[in-house]
This record gives sequence, structure tokens and C-alpha cells, in this order.
Amino acid sequence: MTQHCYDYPHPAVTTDIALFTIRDERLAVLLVRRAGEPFKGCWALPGGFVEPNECLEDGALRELAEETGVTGVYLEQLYTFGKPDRDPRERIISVAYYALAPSELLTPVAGSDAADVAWFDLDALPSLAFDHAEVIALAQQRLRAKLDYSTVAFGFMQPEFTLGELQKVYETIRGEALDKRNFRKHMLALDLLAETGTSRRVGNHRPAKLYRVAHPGAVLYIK
Amino acid sequence: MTQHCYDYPHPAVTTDIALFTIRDERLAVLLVRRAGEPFKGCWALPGGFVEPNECLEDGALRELAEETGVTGVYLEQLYTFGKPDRDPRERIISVAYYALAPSELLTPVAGSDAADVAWFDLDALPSLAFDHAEVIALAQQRLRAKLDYSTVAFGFMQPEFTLGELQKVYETIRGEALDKRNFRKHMLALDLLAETGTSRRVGNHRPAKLYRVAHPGAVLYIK
DNA sequence: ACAAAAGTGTTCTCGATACACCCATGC
DNA sequence: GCATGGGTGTATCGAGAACACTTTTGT
Repeated sequence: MTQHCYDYPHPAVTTDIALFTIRDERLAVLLVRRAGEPFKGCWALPGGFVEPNECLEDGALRELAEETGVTGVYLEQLYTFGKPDRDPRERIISVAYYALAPSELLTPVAGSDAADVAWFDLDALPSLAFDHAEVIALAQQRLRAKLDYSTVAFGFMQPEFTLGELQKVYETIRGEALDKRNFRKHMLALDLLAETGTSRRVGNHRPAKLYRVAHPGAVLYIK
Repeated sequence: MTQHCYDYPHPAVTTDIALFTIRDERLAVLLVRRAGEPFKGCWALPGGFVEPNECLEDGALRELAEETGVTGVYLEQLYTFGKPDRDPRERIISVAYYALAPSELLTPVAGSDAADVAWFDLDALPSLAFDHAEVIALAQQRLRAKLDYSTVAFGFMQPEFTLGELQKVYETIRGEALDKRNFRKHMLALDLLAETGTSRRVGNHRPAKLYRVAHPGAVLYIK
């Protein structure tokens, strides 16, 4: 293998991605089982080394796709972790991202560097490689905070959804029940949702109106 | 010089620090004039390469001290910039920090890698090296946002200060005047300030009570 | 008829805003 | 006595919280 040499020591730089979704009204994160050392066989966040000619965000999306087969998620930089001894091999600085997606659209499959891929409920995480438990905790904290002043929650929704489904997402992330009338009043007042004009019938009850996001893709700051 | 070699290409990693203070009721940032290439002679944020055995935050504090002589500031990670071509020499990923300090305590002096050090009002910045204009813009945005839900503003205060001085800081960062009674009511209700029992006489008017922060060092989330 | 989620308004409370005058001091 | 910033209270407004019943559907 060719060698890459520098006058000064250079750390390695990786990205790690905490991809969240909501399954069965629980917040879950996507983990991969490590195929190689260190922490072989241990569960970890998907991620890997940044390539010379890609920006950090592209590296994160590429690693996520390579290791889990997942594409098309909402992605946002979280924090950069750089303690000198956080990886036993060499000095590795990790730029952590968090990502959101509706679970219905996802079919994760184990890729090259991963022996296995699986969703874990956030309240039932296995023991994790490196400092990834810390990364997930910070990501969850950020997600909760952004619920209140942004439209991150839309990252969990399919293109068309009901207000009931949206409320469930808010309730799941905040961990508490919300009043239906207040929630709807507030959400519709934001003027970020548009009725599709159709409705969805599911189960033995009245069909619900379907909505879509007025500005899909964008996470807006509100209030 | 010894060579440091790796099997894969490694980017260099630097920290850059946007140190803010308030001078003459204006928000200002500390810049250094670059002594070497690239952008020789250009103004830039203080910062430099992370050393193998220091964490990112320590690297930022060390660079700030080396290049400007400034120590003892409040420091917080801002964002990591990593476009492949942001430095003409090689791939350099920069972990940006922002820092706050009361200007009265600071006496910046040019250090090893800097030909000169100076404060610049944020509304009168010179043209800047690299992507540092973007870094400063993001830092200012973050600072403004955190005013509303945290106690970052205390980072600009000396150990003892008057409510009038604190209000000036809020007004400067928000760029608008605030009502004196409402400001004091709100600030005192937070229960984060303690009277020192003394007062300060300055100018031809009534002396002002002095306060100190109840939990110095900590930036708390409020509301 | 009944079970199950959809849909809909009003009242109350509390925090945010607007606003004007006296106080202590130096000159 | 006057100029200067320090210090104080009350009335109003609006957003958020609390709260219960009717509607539509399938069985």
C-alpha cells in the first residue's frame, strides 16, 4: 500500500451518524455490528473515514449508504469529538451527525464494513463502541431541544401524514402526552402544513385528513 | 524534519477561535494578521493545528494564548468546517470555536505566528483569510440565538457589574434598545444574580448597585 | 349499538409589553 | 439647580394550558 507522509502528525478524521426514526411509538437509532477491530462484534454508529475529496456531509451520507443502505435522510452536524484517546488505534477525530427518517421508507441492509444492522430503542441500547453512547445522548438532547423551536419533527414524517401521526411523533420525542386540540391549533397556526385534499381510512373509525409539509426538506425556525 | 506516514491520506485538523468582546457598545472580534503563507498579511481568526496529545478544546485555548496572549475566556464549540478546498495547501478540517470575554480584562499581544493582533467591530470587518467570514457570521448568529435561552451574556461581564452594564450588553448583541424596568424585572426574577452589597460611583449621577453571577463559569439554559 | 380515532372552541392564567416619575450624585 | 444615569410599579395584551363532546367509520 502506498504511504501518505506529512511533516507533522495528522489525526484521522471520521464521521459518525446517529440515524433516528420512530418505530412502534418509540424513538430508535440505527446501529451496525462492527466487522473488524477494534470493538469487533460490538454495536456502533455507522460511520468511517472521510475521503480526501469529499466534504464532511458527503462523507457522512456515503458511509451511511455503504454500511446500511440508507439514503435520502435529513442530516445535520451535531458535534465534533476529539479526545486524544477515544480510539485505541490512533488519534481519530470524529465529526458526528444526526439524521432523521420515517421508518416506513427504510430498509437497512448490512454493507461492507458491517456484520449486521439493526434498530435499537433508545431506552434499550446495547453497550456501544468508542464514545458512541455519548454521541447518541447528545443527539437526543439536541433533537428534543429543536422540537420546540424548529420543524425537525417533519424529518420523521412520510410525504403525506395525518395530524394524529404528527402528534404521536411529538409525544414520542418529548416523552409525554399532548392535548389534541392545542396541538392542532398550534401546528395549523404555523401555516407550514397544506391539506392534500384526500384522507386516509385506517381501522374502524373516521378517516383522517392528509397533510403534507409546505416546504419539504427545509427545517425552519419557528416562534 | 521527521516524516509521519499513514496507510491512508489524513487531513490536517486545526481549531479556529472567534473571540468576541464588547468595546464602546459595539460587538468586536479578535483577529490576527497572518505572518506566513497562505493569505500572508491577511486578517484571520486565531487558530492552528491540533497537537497529537491535546483535545480540541485545549488546542483552541493554546492557540488563542500563543497567538494573542489571551487566556481565561468562555469557550464553546461552534461548527466544523471541512470543504476539501478551503485551504490551498492541503486538506484542512477546522473545528471552529467561539469565545467570550469582557474587554477590560484583555490585553491582546501579537504572538509567534501572528504579525499583529487587533479588535474589529463586527460591522466593519476587513476581508478575511480562508472561510473565516463565514465562521464569524455563524458565531454571531449562534450568540444572538443563545442570548434568549441561556446566560451566555455573562461571558462578557467582569466579576462585578451593574444592571445597566448588563443591559447594554444585551442591547448591543440584539441591536435594539430594551425597556429598563422590564429588563431588570426579568433578570432579577431568574435568580442568577447576587448583590455584592457594594456600589460603583462613575460620573455625575447616582451610584449603581454591583452584582455578581451566582454560578460563575456556567452557562445555564433558562426559560 | 358500540368501539375507536377524528375533529372542534372557550375560558383561564401567566409571562411579556408598554409606559413615567423620583433618587442620588457631581459640577 | 441642573444634568446624568439609577431605581421603581401597574395596567394591558396575547400565547399557552386546561378542558368535553360530536362525527365518521367498521363491525
